[in-house]
Amino acid sequence: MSEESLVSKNLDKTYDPKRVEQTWSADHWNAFGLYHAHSENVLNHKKEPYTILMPPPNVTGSLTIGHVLNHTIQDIFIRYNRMMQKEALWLPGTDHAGIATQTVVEKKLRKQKLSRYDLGREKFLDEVWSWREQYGSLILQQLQRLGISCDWRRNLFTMDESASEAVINVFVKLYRDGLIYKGKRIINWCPVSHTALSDEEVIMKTQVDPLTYVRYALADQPEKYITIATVRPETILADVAIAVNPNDDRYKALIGKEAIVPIANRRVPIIADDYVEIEFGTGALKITPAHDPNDYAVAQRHNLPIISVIGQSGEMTDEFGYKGMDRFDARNKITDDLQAMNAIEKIEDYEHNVGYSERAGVVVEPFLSEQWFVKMKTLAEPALKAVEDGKIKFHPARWINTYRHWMGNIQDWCISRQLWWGHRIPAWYDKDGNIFVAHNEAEARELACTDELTQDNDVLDTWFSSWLWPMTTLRWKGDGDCNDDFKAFYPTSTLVTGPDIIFFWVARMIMAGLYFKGDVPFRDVYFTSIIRDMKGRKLSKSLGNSPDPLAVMDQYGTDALRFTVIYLAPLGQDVLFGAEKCEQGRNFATKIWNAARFLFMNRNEVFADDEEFGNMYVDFSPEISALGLVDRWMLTKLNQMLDSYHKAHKQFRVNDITKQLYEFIWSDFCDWYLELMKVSLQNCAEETEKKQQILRAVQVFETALKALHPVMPFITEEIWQTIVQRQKEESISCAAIPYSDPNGIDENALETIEFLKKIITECRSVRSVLGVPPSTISKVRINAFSEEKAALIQENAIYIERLARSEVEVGVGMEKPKASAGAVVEGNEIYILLEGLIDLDKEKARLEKEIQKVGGYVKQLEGKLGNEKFIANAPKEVVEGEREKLKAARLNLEKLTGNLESLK
RNA sequence: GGGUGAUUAGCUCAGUUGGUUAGAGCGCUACCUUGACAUGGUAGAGGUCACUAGUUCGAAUCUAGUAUCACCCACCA
Repeated sequence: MSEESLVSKNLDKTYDPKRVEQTWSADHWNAFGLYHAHSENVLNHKKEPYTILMPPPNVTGSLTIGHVLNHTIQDIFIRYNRMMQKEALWLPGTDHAGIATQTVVEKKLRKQKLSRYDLGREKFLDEVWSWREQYGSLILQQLQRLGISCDWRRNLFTMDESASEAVINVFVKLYRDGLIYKGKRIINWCPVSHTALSDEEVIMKTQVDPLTYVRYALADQPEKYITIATVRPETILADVAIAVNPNDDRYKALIGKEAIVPIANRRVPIIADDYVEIEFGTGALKITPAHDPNDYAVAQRHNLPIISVIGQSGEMTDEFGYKGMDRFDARNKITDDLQAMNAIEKIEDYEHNVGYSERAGVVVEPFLSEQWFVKMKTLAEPALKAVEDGKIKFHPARWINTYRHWMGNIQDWCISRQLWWGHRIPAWYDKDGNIFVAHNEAEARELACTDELTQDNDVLDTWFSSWLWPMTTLRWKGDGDCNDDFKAFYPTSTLVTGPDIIFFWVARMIMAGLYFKGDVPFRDVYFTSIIRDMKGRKLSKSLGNSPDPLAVMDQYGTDALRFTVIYLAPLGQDVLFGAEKCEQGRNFATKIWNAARFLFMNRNEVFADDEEFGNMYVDFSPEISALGLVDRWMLTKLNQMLDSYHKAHKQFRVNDITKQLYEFIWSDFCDWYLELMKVSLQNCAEETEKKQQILRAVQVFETALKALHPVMPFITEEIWQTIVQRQKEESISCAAIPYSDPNGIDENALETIEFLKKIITECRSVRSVLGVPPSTISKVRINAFSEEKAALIQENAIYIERLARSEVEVGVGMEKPKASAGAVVEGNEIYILLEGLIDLDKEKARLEKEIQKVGGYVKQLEGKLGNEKFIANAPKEVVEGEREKLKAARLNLEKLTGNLESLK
């Protein structure tokens, strides 16, 4: 054995995930540019492209199990396709996360008793940039520990120059195309962040609030009144009308009259509008256009004035004595005051939905203001069509419904934010308030024919840059030019993301891709599972039920975490996750490690040195027909596994992939193949035969490792590197995973080994049930069903003898020994001779149980085959199959019964 | 109010086009430190596939309905 053999150095030790991860870290491979993609290879038609966009992680957050799942899936896709010899490109990046980042920095300032206004725009932005410098890449570093294989050279930040340029160009184009406009609207206002929000940034929560019935006296008959119901009594001060349904007989007489708003003592008209539901509440509705979008619409129709009583921080701004109070305090106070003046009829509990700001978690205030909007109808239509026509496929497909529904009811998108951190809106105003949208101030000046311009103070919604992500990551700048990367890698292949951002992001990227480049941004969208805790609750910081992935990686290993998360995540279902589940992944890794140790231990025994092995290994490619039975069986199993494996990949059934590999490696390879091999190795007289067996085993193992590599990159790399000496820059991550080879399938061998396995299992079972100690070697006599079977069993008796700890005697027409336990496998009777060891009652009980089981099965089959309709209607193969089954079962039953009889 | 999904072993979940004696992991029971592995091996116990009807020769699988749970969407104050 050569001194520097990696095998003896590494596989001698027990499995240590940390050491393995450090050896094959991202840093190691980055040095060789292993994950760099090259557009030339695609443009020269050398390789097919495969591109994935990383959904930019939130820079203000830290790594969660959700990230682990999402990025492991992406890494599996990209590694698989890289190994299938495509030009694989995974584009990483981060976005500036407008509100989230600004909030974090403002919070930090507040600790120093400063606000952003104290600093001013420029200094504040400096603060944010330096915060980002310090913390912005933290999450990417954490992701790197997962072993993800991105092309880090192409890392992009949404505020990088090229991306910013694209944002501005896109804004100007949409404005000039008439798809962006500025308008006065009721928008969702966050009283904490002091900014407008899009509809998607508002979370609706169901809650119970008091519904207050308030009396409004009629102006001409103060003793009479009209009662309205409201959950927001504080907005009474801003009432400008009472509305009733024109067809409501109760109120017809009042239409056109006036009522008096309590406290405000304002006379307001009673108007008729279809919008009012007769059935609901009292059928009369107060109209508060400044604080409710529906009321605003009513006010527009009826030319009503607009009165505002709530300010930007949610404080009252009225002239009736509540000024400066918080809106909720004012609500209570006004309720009390109304009560005192006997203006309240009753108060009921009322369950309704209230909008909360996604980031700040406070109740959103409907707020009348001037904002910028994108007209969505034009953009939505082709985007909907692309998905319905299958140009973009959703996995699972049911998300199309959700997508369709949203696209069909789409509202204009409010894109202006009253923040500082973000892309500033490229609009300038002259003294008279005329708007000039331009790529830069110089252009605006030209358009305006004046130098006295002020730029819009607002910035754009973060998603206004995110929706360009498929293009900006390829350094598209929003103009007509396309660079080589763009030509080679757009459209991208697969988007992996959570279904929670289907509207925020997925839908909008599709719109942008189609509108600006005339092509879809990606072909497939894989919606990941949502991770929950073991009780089914969402993971959240406040519940403290979110395991820290870094701690899990420390405890169980990264491969274990990756494997487990994928193993648990079927397509489109929620996943209940607890860190302890990673035991399964860790055990699997350990199993693989030990299998490798076993192989290399034998290798080192049989081969002179690494070199001899390496030379033989490279040239070793025997035909299946030249192999022994066990190897033919193994090869067949391997090819069957590869077949399902590639199919699972095609269908995006990621957890199927892990299940295939797990079963193959653990059950087929370790439990049976290696055990069988131990026997045949020991039985081999010739050295060359031994060598070939080991070469064969290593080859199968290597293929399995390659197939497993996308899921467990570290351990597979480590073992692969030790199989034969590799070059420094060589990696399993670029090795080719073979397709299933139809010539590598031998049904006969499959059948034979499965038959032998059954005999072995049956022997073990009998021994175990009868309490035969493992140390005892039992004598087994097999009365074979045919000469052919007898020969087969005789030929492979050695396996039965070793694996079932038995001595085998086989023939046709063998008699049942008196003191023996009996079992039947496919008509072959197995007698285990245990003179003096048999407990007659135990054996009887065992046989009776067995007979009952088989008897039930026979009955079931007889019933089926006795049904004429079944014979007439079922396909011939099925009927034939059932007949075979019955025949075999009857034979078994008969022989078992015979056995039982002989005991009596 | 509309939509989507779930319901299979004690627990967590697989089960692809209807034809299996319904599977896995964990847990449980018994035995085993046998030369890769006790983070292991062997054997075993454990299920009316939520319920009800229907389609079919045949249903965990298809259809309809019911129940429970979860999520998403929606401007009845």
